[in-house]
Amino acid sequence: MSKFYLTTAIDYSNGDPHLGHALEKVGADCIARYRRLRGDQVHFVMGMDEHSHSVLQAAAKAGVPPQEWVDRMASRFADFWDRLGCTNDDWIRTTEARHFRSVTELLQRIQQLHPDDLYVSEYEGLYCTGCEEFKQESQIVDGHCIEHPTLELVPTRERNHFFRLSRHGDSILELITSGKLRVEPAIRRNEVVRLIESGLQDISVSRLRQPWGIPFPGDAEQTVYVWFDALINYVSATGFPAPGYERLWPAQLHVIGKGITRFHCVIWPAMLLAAQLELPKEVWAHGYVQWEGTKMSKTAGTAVTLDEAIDRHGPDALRYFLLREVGFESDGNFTWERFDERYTSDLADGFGNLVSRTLAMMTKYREGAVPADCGDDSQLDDAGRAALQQYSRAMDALDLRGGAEAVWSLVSAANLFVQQTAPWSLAKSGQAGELDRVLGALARALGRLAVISSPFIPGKAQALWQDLGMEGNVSASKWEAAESPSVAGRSTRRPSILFPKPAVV
RNA sequence: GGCAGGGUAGCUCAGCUGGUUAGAGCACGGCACUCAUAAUGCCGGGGUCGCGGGUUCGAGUCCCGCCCCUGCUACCA
Repeated sequence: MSKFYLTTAIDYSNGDPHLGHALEKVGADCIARYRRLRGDQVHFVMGMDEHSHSVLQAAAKAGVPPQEWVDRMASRFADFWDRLGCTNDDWIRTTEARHFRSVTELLQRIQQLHPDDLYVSEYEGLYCTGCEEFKQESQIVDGHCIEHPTLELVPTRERNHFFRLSRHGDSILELITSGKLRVEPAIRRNEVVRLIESGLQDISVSRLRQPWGIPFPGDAEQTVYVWFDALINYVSATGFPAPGYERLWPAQLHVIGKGITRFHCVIWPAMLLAAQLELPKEVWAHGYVQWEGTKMSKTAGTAVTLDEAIDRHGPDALRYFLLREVGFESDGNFTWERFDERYTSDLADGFGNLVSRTLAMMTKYREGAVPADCGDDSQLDDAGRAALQQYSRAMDALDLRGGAEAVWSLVSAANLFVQQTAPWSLAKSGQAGELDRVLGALARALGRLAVISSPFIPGKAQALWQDLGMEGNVSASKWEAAESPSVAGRSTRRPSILFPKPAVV
């Protein structure tokens, strides 16, 4: 049994969560559930990023104190993740005392172990009084901020603490190219490698007189820059610096969005090297959810709310659609039309109807008792074992779409099996032995399906599990339950409709 | 501008180091069956594989050029 410490990006507390956040959380949860199934000791952490100026602004706009604001946001986010069935073991927030302690300690370690990695310098830039932040060249047009073209940019110098990122490029490049730090998918790895090869600049890691943040150790005037602060949450959640944090650290996997690859694959490893802590084993950067084929901007985010998406067909259906259709690798599209199509064909007519017809026959022909002692050598069992192989190969590689495809390949195989064996004919002609074999094979297929579909549709998988007469929670099952489902002799019940079809869609 | 990835049936995508009539799922049309949420199974229509050259006995599959899309391009969770 091996340890599997898994994290998602912590979310920024300045607005409601949307489909993009949901994809990441659901994807990570699917991985967590799969690893548990394989017997790993999973520790799954999600949380909130609650510092920085824009949080203050959002709080001010809402007319509440910042702490009250972030408390409110944190519970909103957590509530959504709970509704979507996320099974995180911890919930870290950067305003927590444990995180303050951890950030302070990590910086002090760098100060002690590599004092040269931190130095004070002047940061020079053009400051926009409208945005209240420094602007990069790309954000400036005709000498003015894109957002506030009527305001003059103010050349400003600020004394800051800098981190000597430039010193760590070679080491990180070596770690990534040697595979000690895996960056996936490959397109993300290429980007990072190119970035490092082109040379790294030092970065400022503190801000002057920003009240909403963590004090920089040894300099009361400065607070830790929000990025530096936020990344450290991954070790804070392990209990660092208290003894025993190594039971969790290093992380096996950081799940993030593709937009923040650089921070996780360059800056974060450098910070850890400087503090002489171990590095995470892998970073997976997923793509974005597009809405009707276009970028889901914050302003256009009103097009669909997470509430609507969950209410449409329930949380399991949304999980399934995000992971199967949108995908966890490149960008994917979300439309109501496709969502409805997937729901109807894959979930209602495919998975749901298979369960319905199978359990109905079990009730009708065998009074709900799964035939015992009928072996496991049917054609459908072969298909089941092949599906398991395809499934585990995909899931091990974090190919969640491929995993879902494997599950549904077994759904198809089972539907075909029913058609070919025609249990109703066997019943009519009184071939009891053959009917037993067929129904037994179908019950085993449903058992396998309940187990391997549970990372995707945990709620419905559990309903199926119970309808099959199995005890306990399917999500607590181990892999053996999929390899050799112990369904023989169980009392099934006439199923509820797993995925009801709306009267009119 | 530079770098990277991609453009294959209406939609989402497979097509490893080039090899007979280019595939899957969904959607669409017909047939079969009746256990089932009028579900399922079978058959079928449908593609100049972005465009133009080239290499080769033979190219979505390799080379060159062009067009279009997406991402990264440093302090945007």
